[in-house]
Amino acid sequence: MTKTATRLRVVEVDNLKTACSTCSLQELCLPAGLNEAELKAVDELVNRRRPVKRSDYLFRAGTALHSLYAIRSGFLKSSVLHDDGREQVAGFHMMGDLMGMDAIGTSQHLCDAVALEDSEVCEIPLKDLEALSRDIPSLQQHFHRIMSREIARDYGVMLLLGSMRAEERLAAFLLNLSQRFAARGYSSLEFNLRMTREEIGSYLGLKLETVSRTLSGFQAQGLIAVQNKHLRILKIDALQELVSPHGCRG
Amino acid sequence: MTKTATRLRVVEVDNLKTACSTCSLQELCLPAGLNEAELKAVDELVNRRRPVKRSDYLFRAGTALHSLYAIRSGFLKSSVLHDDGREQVAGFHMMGDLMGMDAIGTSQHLCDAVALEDSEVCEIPLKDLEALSRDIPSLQQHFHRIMSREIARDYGVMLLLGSMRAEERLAAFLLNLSQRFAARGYSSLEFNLRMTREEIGSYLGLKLETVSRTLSGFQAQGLIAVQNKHLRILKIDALQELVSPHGCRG
DNA sequence: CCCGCGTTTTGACCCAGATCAAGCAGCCGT
DNA sequence: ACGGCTGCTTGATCTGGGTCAAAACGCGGG
Repeated sequence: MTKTATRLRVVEVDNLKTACSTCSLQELCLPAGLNEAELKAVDELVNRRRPVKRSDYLFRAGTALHSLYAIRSGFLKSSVLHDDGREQVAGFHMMGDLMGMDAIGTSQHLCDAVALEDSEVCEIPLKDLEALSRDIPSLQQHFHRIMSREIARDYGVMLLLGSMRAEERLAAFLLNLSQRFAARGYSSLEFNLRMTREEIGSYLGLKLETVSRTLSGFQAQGLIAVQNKHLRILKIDALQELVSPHGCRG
Repeated sequence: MTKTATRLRVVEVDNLKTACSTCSLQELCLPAGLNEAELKAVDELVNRRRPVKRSDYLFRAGTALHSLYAIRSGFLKSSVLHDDGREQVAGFHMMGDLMGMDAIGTSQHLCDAVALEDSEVCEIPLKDLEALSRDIPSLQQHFHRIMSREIARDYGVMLLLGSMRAEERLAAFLLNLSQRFAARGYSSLEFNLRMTREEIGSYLGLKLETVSRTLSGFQAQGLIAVQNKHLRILKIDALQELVSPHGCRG
């Protein structure tokens, strides 16, 4: 195979921390059932780590695609800029998520990716990923599943933006965050919002005042407790109810 | 491998029409630069054609994913159903488009696909596509590009739904249709809307009355001429202007 | 050819969420 | 500790697009 170049790289002590085989994100970002040699190949694929400081760009719209990025820690947003300056937040991304997939089609990033807190990502050269996934079918499938899940997520966002009211949007948003934190071993009922009200609003197609008011409303109804960025979900089933009233769908 | 089964299939005269190597969609759905043997393999991959009559489902949400579908002719919509019955149209699809990619992640379709006019699709078993794309790197890349383009398209829809006003949405929609018809060799300035006002509205996050009124407005301003489903674009640059005012973005 | 139904248009009115405005709280660097 | 700045909350008002209603259109089927 073509990747003998990377074989030259000496395995340093520091790299042990980097290795996918020892990374805590394994089950999120690696396919299961790889053998020794395959694991090693994947480790070599993802061997460049890169810190991204708060409010720094991971990549910018219009720049050439070099790599995809797997988030190791931290929190980022991706956003599309309209010609006249309006910003639309397209997603919030946390550990285990893969970013940059929108750029494969044109080899050029379509959105900006900005860190909302100090973060660390693993750089994955697209060419190498494609080459390796030819040799490891389960890696190939995994990659396809990840892209597909991004498409599915986008459909969900369209549903939200296209046909939900403000309360429903915000409830859906909070529940989504909750689930994702839970999937990563954090509390699903108590967490910090890493983004501003304005960013939430942009993501949900609402103005920041509406986000603020709606959150206050939820608090008044005893559904949540918010103080600044800190959020506690008090009645998760009531939020669920807001999103899909009384379990319809026969 | 399991694909020897398809080898049994006799090449009938009729199949000549089916072959990708002779299909008019080639440049839309095949990577360039395949050799003889590769072309043959791709032909075998896509050898089941399937007609879908107007208002029939190509697939339904919740059903298992078997294949992806390349549209050969006709016009379809995909839509996500909210629990309470609200429908969100996620996209309109025409010849050369690939459908079903949202389902790879879960092996289960997330949206309904309905034909808006009598259509014909090529069935592409996902497992076979994945197997073949391991052998033909340019096919693999092509597939990745197609999935990525779907993600990029979705980001565009989010921008539209999240931060545009009714007029901008409709203008963007018409321009998008125009471009896509042009890319397929049809007139970019005169075409038929295959979908109802309600479906346009669902896609754009508007009510059908608003769609109707906005179209009438465009007509009154001399930007377009609509009569029922038939549409003629009279001032394409004025529509462009509506979407991105006076070419900003230094 | 005519009937009936689904689609489209148009009008009148209403409301959820945008906009405008003011004041407040947390947090940074000095 | 403090000053300045950014983000948040809350109130008052406005409006784009939703809702309700009704009439006209066009098309497929008998």
